[in-house]
Amino acid sequence: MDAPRRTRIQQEKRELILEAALEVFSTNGFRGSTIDQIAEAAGMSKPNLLYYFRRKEDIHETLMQRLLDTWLAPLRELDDIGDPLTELRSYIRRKLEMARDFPRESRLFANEILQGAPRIMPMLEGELKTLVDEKAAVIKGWMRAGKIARTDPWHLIFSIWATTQHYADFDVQVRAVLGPDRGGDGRFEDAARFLEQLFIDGLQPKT
Amino acid sequence: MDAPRRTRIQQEKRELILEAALEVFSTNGFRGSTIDQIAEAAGMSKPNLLYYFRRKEDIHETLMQRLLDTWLAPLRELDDIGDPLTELRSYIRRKLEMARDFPRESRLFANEILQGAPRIMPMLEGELKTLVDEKAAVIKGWMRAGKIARTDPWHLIFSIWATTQHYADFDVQVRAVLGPDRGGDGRFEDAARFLEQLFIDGLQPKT
DNA sequence: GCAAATTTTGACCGATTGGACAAACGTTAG
DNA sequence: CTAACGTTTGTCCAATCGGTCAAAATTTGC
Repeated sequence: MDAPRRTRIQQEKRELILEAALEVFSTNGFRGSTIDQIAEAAGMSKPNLLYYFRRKEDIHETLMQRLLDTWLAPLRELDDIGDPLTELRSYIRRKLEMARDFPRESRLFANEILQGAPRIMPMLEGELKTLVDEKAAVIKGWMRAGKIARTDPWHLIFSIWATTQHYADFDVQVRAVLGPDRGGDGRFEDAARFLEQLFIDGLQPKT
Repeated sequence: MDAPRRTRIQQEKRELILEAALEVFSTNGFRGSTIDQIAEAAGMSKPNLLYYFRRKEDIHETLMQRLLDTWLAPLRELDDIGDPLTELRSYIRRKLEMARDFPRESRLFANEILQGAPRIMPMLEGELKTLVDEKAAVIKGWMRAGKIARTDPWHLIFSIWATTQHYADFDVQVRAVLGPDRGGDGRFEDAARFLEQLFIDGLQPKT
């Protein structure tokens, strides 16, 4: 599909730029970020950066394309034939781990959605909707089979997204509220325990 | 505290500007918004706008100060002496209503936090933390009294924030995924039913 | 009706923006 | 060594940015 990247240097430098751009875009948004900022973060001059990516939008687009694949991977893994509560538990855990390990990616995505998703709207209405509808059907099947409590699968997925991504997107607020004691590295384990109780206990099938 | 706003015109025009700025800031963020955009949205020239607010930051600051009061009002109303589950239910309902009725305010706040809360950090560590700690203590009291199930009050509050504000901040994604049928005006009632089941059923005291 | 105060505007400023370009520099294959 | 190719940089550009200012237009107090 893509023309092959020729030299080893191009591979490395493009990677370096994308890493720097992730940092800058995720904290300032697209319009709020400048090529100069990204170039400086990547340790190169602006014209040099523009040698690898012709336009600012190209960097953002490349970053977004890569992000979307890995971002939806956890939901894709939600398996029809697994044990329902185990599947949901590990989905929640995986999503929370992504919020912990890839907060910049989460914020990049949040920024894009907040601004009305101008660049990824087709993907939301296409690929994402298809995937969610498919997994909602799986969850509905579990409910019909009496394996988990009946509820709205779509809003269940939204809630899992919201609660887990909250720890990346609103990290500064979470840390400010928890304070230096409770807001340290342990906050993700506390969150994991809480979310498991909230969702898994709540989804225990009613006899 | 403030010097009194003199004329009727100043009152009206300042209000007009703040309304326009809310629209612009909430979708583009602070750095991504321009004075020209706000002026155009307010139907006046840039120098005219700058006659009412000397700097771009002044607009944002005024907007943010107003927001914070009303934004925390629902949590303030959480009453120690009320019935615990009723109190929490109406807190969730109120927060969801705010996401429905004031999505721009929610996005303005989200934008600020996403960018590291550079302008409201003291408020987060001060006023907000105090309020949350206070209400967390109230909730803990309910748990000790056996009125609701035991869990982490801070993360419970985070989850309520995350799930309700999600319907404002990620509105375009929610609507894209739900599609034209389920994504209409009824989505907030569906969300309300789901969240009540998730939180209130989940907090039912264990005998 | 008129003077004083307030409001609005057009023109302008220096700084920053995204991006172009050719020249200089480095690397590598023969 | 050298020619071809890949990389880097300094300089420059038009557009846009936040903000100023004096003059013009309007409103207000008497």
